[in-house]
This record gives sequence, structure tokens and C-alpha cells, in this order.
Amino acid sequence: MTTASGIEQLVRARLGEKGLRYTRGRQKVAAALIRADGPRSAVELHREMGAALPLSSLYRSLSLLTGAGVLTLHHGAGGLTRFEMAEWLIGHHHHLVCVDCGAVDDISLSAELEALIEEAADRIAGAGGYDLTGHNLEVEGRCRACAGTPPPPGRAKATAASVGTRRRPSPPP
Amino acid sequence: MTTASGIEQLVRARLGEKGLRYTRGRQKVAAALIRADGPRSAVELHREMGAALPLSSLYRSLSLLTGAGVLTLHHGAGGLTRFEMAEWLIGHHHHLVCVDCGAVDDISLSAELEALIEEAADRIAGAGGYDLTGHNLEVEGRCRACAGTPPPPGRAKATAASVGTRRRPSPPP
DNA sequence: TTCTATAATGATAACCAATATCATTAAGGA
DNA sequence: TCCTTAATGATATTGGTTATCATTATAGAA
Repeated sequence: MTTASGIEQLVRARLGEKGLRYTRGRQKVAAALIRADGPRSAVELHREMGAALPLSSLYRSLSLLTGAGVLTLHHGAGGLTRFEMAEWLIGHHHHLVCVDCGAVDDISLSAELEALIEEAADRIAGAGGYDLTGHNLEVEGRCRACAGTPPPPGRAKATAASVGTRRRPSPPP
Repeated sequence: MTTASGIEQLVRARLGEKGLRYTRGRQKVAAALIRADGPRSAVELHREMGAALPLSSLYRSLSLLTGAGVLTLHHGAGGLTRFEMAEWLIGHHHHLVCVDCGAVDDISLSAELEALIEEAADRIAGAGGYDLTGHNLEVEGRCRACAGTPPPPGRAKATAASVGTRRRPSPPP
């Protein structure tokens, strides 16, 4: 099986035009993230890949691929940095995150809603004097696994933001 | 001047009904965050408050206030955890973040757009089998200060997400 | 293919935000 | 005021991430 996905070929091309090599380790990282259905942290990838390549190399590859515009990074639950393929490779999307365990899934919005948000983001950035580079909607909730059981006694427990559609909703219990 | 803002009185009441004391240190933290116009990290607060109370106490107060539902926390640029008053105290809002320096400002959306997003979040959470707890739109851009000058050689440089309204926009430079 | 210059790797140490520990101090009720 | 208990603050520790550097692999030239 020699089927390098179209995405992988784009990655190889991009590294090439930057004078960077698409080595074995970097291929593994890219493949793992193409396979994933959401952002992944270095430790998660390390586990997923069966501890194939050492953490130090993994971190360096993630950093390099991010610098090359192949990956984007997000800071999430537990203070972890999670990486995923950039949107020009896998398309624009948003995230559904579990406020308890920090799991993250990719989600898509309808074209109409997306257009509205895009326009709003544009106005907001302009009003704040910012050069708009992107936007990200995070839908926060409790995943099936966490909804039943109480949250594990983890490190930096991600406390749920209060919901609040109204101006001043009633305080949480 | 004895003017404790209405928000501070709500905080005091909330701690009271949880059997927690609203001590000098906790008051300082709350006041600093009420004063702020966006999420702040422990280190930022420590600097802002003139190193008044030690970092260990500051971290503990932030953690306690978060557990009491007074603060919410966000993970942002540099892998830092930033805190702000919960939405039932300062109202529902979103964030405008600088992808270079990590600065965060609060922003508000029109009621119509907010309602649309709220409904979308609801549908998305349901589809993913999540119990919805909230949502957050992050508008990403480059602030005035960073737009002119190249990004500082910081720790974990926050690489800009690509923009992408379209399915596969052209790759970044 | 072999050689060579240079980039990439991997083991290790260092870094730093965040947390845990514990003796001391402050707060609130009797 | 005393007394019980919570809160503080100095310190040590944890854990994700980055820097260092000798070794290895890669791509291109001969």
C-alpha cells in the first residue's frame, strides 16, 4: 500500500518549497493527525503512536510543522497544547469540547451560519483595531462518558463556563 | 471610599452561602478581575497588583473562586490559564484574541447573532451526544501593536490559524 | 555508488506554570 | 477574650514543554 493521501502530498510539497525535509518521523506525525478527528496533544499522539518516536522528536516535529503552516495549535483543557492539520488542508471547522475530560471533536456549521459568523468576526476585529486572521467557535459540554460519572480528580480541572444566553442568568449551583 | 461594586457584593454573598470567607486576598483578586477588560493569567495579575500577595496565595484564590463559580478559566496563548469573572456576574460575551502576543479583549455580539449561535450550539451538542454547558466564539487577529512589528521571540509562539471561509483556501505564505 | 555538507534525530538537562505540603497566622463564633 | 477552624505564605514538587549537543540520516555532487 503506497497510498499517500492527497493531504500528505500537499504537506510534502509545502515542506519542500520551504526547504524542509518530509522525514519518517514527520510523516508519522502528519499521518496520525490526518487520521485524528480532532486536535491532539503531544502526549496523546505519543500514546496513539505506540511510543514510536521519542517525545523530544515529536515535540520538535509538531513545532516545525506548525511553523510551516501545516498544523495549527490550540490551548485546551489541562493546559495542554493540541495540534491539528491546518484548515487549508482539512477545511474550515469548529470544535466541540468536553469541559470535564477535555476531549475535542471537530464540527461543521451550516454555510449560512458560517457566513454570518464570518461577517460578525470581520466587524468585531475591525472595531477592535485588529487584523482578522480567523475565528473559532467552541461549543462546550459534557461528553457521554463524563455526563454519567463525576469528573476525575485531575490536574487543572476545567470548570464549565456558565451558559448564559440572557444577560445575567442565575448563578450555577 | 467604601464603594464595593455590585459585583463584589454578589461575590461576597456567593462565598458566604458556600461557607467560604471573602478575605483580603480574595477581595484583591476579585477587584483586579472586575477592573480588567478581559481574562488575565496569574502572572499578569501578580504584576498588575504590584506583587502584593504571593503567587502561591494568588493561585489558590483563583482556584477557589473558580470552584465557587465566581470565575471561569480559559486556556490561551503561551499555554497560560487566564481567569475572568463568570458570565452570571459580567454578562455573556466572547473574546477577541491576538494571535501574536496573546492579548484578550471581551466582545459582545448582537442579540440576533447570539441567538443564532446559541441555537447552533444546542443542535451541535445534541448531535455529538454532549450535554451543552456553554459556547465561546474566539475572533482571532493581530492587535495594533503586533500588526506593525514582527512577533517577539516568545516561548510558545501562537501561530495564526489560517482564515478559511472557503473549503480549501490557498495556503498561507 | 560513494563522498560530503548539512539537516534531523534522540537522549538528557533545563525551564516554568501550576500544584501540594505544612507550619504559622487570621477570622468568626461562643 | 478565647478557641476552633479556615486561610495564608514559604517552600518543594510535579509535569508539559523547550534547549542543548553529540550522533545519525538525508540529499545532492562527484
